[in-house]
Amino acid sequence: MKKILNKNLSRDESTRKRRELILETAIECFVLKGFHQTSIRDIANSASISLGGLYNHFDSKDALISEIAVLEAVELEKFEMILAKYNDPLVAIEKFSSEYLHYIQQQPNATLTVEITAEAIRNPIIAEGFIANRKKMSESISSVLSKGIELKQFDPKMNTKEVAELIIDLVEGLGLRSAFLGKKTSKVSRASLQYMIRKCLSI
Amino acid sequence: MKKILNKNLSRDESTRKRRELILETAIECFVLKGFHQTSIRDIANSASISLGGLYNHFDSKDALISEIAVLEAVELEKFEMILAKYNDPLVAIEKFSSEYLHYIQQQPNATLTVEITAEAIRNPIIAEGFIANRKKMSESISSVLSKGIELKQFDPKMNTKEVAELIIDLVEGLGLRSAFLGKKTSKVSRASLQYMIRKCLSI
DNA sequence: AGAAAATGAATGAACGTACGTTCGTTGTAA
DNA sequence: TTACAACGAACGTACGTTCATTCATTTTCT
Repeated sequence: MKKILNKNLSRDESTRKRRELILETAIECFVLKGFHQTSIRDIANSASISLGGLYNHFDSKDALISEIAVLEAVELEKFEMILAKYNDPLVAIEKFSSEYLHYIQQQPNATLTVEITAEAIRNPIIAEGFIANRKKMSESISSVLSKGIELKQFDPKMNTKEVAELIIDLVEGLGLRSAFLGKKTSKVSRASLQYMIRKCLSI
Repeated sequence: MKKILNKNLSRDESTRKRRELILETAIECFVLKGFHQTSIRDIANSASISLGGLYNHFDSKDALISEIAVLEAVELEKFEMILAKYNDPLVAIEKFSSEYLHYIQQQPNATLTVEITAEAIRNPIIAEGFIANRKKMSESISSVLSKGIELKQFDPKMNTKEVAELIIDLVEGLGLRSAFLGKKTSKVSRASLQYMIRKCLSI
């Protein structure tokens, strides 16, 4: 017989909520100031929790950073779904690239991506998740490209693995660039991206 | 234990040399540990100069970082030269991309690029140089593309400005990626890059 | 059921360290 | 004599983390 006679939430639930709040707040701080310019005190204050209290939820600052990096990597999994959702290879590639572009061009996502990339250079744990996810994404694209070749829609001379990576580079490059300049991508930019992708895939 | 300075050098010269040594050492430290994880003491020790002595050459840590960012931006100017050196537009683009790739795939350059990018998000002075240089580079490429179109070698339907940016994205993406994985770019990767560029330019 | 015990989240003072920067001094080239 | 690079101790601050303590909730025992 479980009594939930507290203010709506059980202890477990409220702890989980608290933890999540800290994570979200930490992301905000990190986007605003960067990993190493953000102090634990910054996060604790922003999340309205005490300094010591934060350590009940996370072992260390590094643990917090790592968890956020993993969280961000998980975010990217949804773009693989998109690739599988469309039967036509060209449509799949174009949907993927426009969706991924939309994601990465948003300033918080772009900032966090750069921040995590810089961190991954020195932190193997972060690098691991980073590389693994990138690999999954490029493999998904690669298999769509192979399918397109089989269907005689794409140029059979391409190396699907390499071209898959290069397509990701294109989208990320455009997205990060426009986030960096503080603008959304223009219609012209998006059209040029699609032009370039379509052109290099075509027979 | 006093440092014996080179007696063949005038004071001005030896001061200039000293300053340069600090800059080079600082770059090494920053590549190794990152801007914000590197302390002034790290740099001073590595450069074998005292803490106070370093401040005779640089006003602050930020000034040091800024100067290095500018130095790195200047490095990129040589790639514009390459574009002007070749009459054939396609050759120019391909030479540029292979040279720039060779540069950016080297681990120190790649690391510093990412580090500076992350810094530029919050430091307007760094962002300024970063953006200005990128603009110059893409304008150089763009004009080569225009020339190629005039000569009926390239597809006139492309937006030269946008495609120029995307070409840089491709090269940087591949270069950073392989530096990040700790390998040099493979022949296959480089071939795919050239394949992709040539294909999307062709009529 | 209620009393007692255990659990663990919240707190902020405290600790030790490391940081960027300043400063008075010293030695040497101009 | 002057000017200035080199020096390292010293300063004030800020950091990540620990700790004893408090208190509300949950579990165990009667």
